[in-house]
Order: sequence, then C-alpha cells, then structure tokens
Amino acid sequence: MKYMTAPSLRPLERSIQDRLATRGVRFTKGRRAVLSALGAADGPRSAAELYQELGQRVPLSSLYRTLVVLEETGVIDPHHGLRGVMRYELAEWIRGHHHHVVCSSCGAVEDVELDEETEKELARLVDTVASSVGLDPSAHSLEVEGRCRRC
Amino acid sequence: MKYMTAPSLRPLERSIQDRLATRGVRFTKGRRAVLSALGAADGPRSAAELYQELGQRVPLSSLYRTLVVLEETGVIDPHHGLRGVMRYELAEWIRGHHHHVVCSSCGAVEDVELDEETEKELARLVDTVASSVGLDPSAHSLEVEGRCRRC
DNA sequence: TTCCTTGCAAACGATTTGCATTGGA
DNA sequence: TCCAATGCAAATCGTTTGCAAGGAA
Repeated sequence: MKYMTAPSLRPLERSIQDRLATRGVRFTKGRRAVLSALGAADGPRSAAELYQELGQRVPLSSLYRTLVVLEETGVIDPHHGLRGVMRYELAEWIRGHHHHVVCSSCGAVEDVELDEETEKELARLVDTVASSVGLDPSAHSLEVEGRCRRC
Repeated sequence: MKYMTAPSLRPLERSIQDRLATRGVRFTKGRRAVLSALGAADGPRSAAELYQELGQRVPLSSLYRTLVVLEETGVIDPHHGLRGVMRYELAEWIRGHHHHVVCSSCGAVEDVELDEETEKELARLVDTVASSVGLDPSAHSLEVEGRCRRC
C-alpha cells in the first residue's frame, strides 16, 4: 500500500488523443491543460480547484464543459465527494484502480492504492454485498473517513 | 395535524430528546416529523424527497434548517450521493451500522447490512488502509455501484 | 471552410440566510 | 416569559446553457 505517484501524461497523450479523435472530439489547449492538472494532482479535483490551479486561465464555464466531455469519452472519472461538490480524476485505465481517504475536518481527499492481497479481499467483500441484493457490481469504492494529520 | 411516529423510533424518542435538550435544542413538531420520515425510510433521503414524503407540510427552508441541526447534534448522518444531492439518514447509534448499494442508472440508494463475519473483515481492511496513511478512522463506508434489478 | 470549441452572461437547481412572527419549555 | 424555531422571500453556490466569436482539422 503506497501513495500514488502522478503519472506523466506525455506517453499517454497519443492514446488519449486517439480516443478523443475517434469520437470527433478535438484535443485543444484547454483540455490539455485540464488533463495535465489532473495528472499532477494527488487526488480528485473539483472544477473550482482546477480553476485556481490553472491560474484562472480557463474560464469556469469552459472548465465544466471540458469535464463533461472528458468524462463522456472515458478519460476522467467523476467522484461524488463531500458537500456535494463534484471531483474528477484521470480514468482508471490511465491512473490505475485505487481508493480514497477523506479528512472529515478539512475535506481533503487523497488517493491510496491497496496491495494486491488487500484489494482481492475487498473484491470478495464487494461480491458478497452485491450478490446479496442481486446487483451486478460495476464499480466499488471504499471510503475511509477521519481527521488527517494536518487537522 | 399529527405526525405519525415510526414504531422503531418511539423507544428512542427520549434519548433523542435528551440529546437535543443538552444542547438547548428543542424537539419540535417539524423535527419530530422529519425524524419519523427518516425512521420509516429504507435508505437515505434528500431534502426534496422528505418535502414530498411529508406532504409539503414542512417548508423547504425549515427542512434544510432541521437537517442542519439534526446533523450537528448527531441524530442524523449525511450521505454525499449522486449528482450533488445531499441525503440523510438516522445516525448509526440509532439505525445501526450498514452500507449502501447505489444504482448507477436510476440513482436509488438502498441500505445493506453485512453479517458479523463480513463486517469484521471489512473493519480489518479499513484499519489497514487508515493506519497506512496515519489517519484515525472515524467512519468508513463501502459503496457498491451497479445496475439494479428494476433498471 | 466546416464544425467544434470558447467566453461571456444569464439561467438553473439545490441550499442558505435575513427578518419579522410564532411557539415551546 | 423569553429565546429558539418558523415561514417567506431573497440571496448564494455550484453547475449548465444560449449565443456570437474564435480556432482546429
């Protein structure tokens, strides 16, 4: 189990661009900027956070539209975080499967990767829960909440 | 106009009232109504849903204020659901610990209780995750997403 | 050139708050 | 009684959308 390291987007740009192109979506400056900010982040980011991190150079409305497009094309994944704010991060196929630790005080969200053993155990739990209600599990997330070191 | 009290809630009214009284919070008709609606629900409810279920007898603004107060006094727990809508349910000490299955299609949320064995296994996972990032786990939740039988 | 994309402002839905009034302990 | 709680309307916050102008293929 370890903190995730931000992957360099460079080697992935090609496959991302292809994915967009296939659907007639252009790989523009603004979209590149958003993706690179997400690539450098240590956890999911909201529109407002990205707006700040990009030096307000991408207007909020464009940012929201970019997030919609990138989600639709499967390049980023949405997360329903604290206080009903939507946060996004690079899709699993780019960033890998992981979980979140949420600080109940400051609301910060951090990525955590489980080791294979633990993740396998979790997968079994998920199957148990899902089958008990007759549901085909498409996704799961384990959220652990508590006060982080800074708070 | 009388509000029905859910049977399961009745033996707890005293301790809830005490909890409120301790903090100078009154146990009013509207708050009783909200609690009884939550007591009768099979999953977390949003303000809008409660508004309907209470026959619009409690104005939305009062409802929101009630939810804030009840959360602050630890009588209900918030649940950050799909699409930026906040849902609430009776606190764990009233309702018992459980988890949620979310339908990725219709957004319905349903409570699931794990058997002791499974819950214990989950608790170990949570401890593993939390201690690895130096966080004192105050709460955890396992959310399983998928398409429900109706969808 | 042809569409897709952007930027601005206005529109929106969910939630919050100011203020005068009501009501519970 | 006295202060918390309510109801209404207006304000706010996060997010979406209409429309005219700009930009990538």
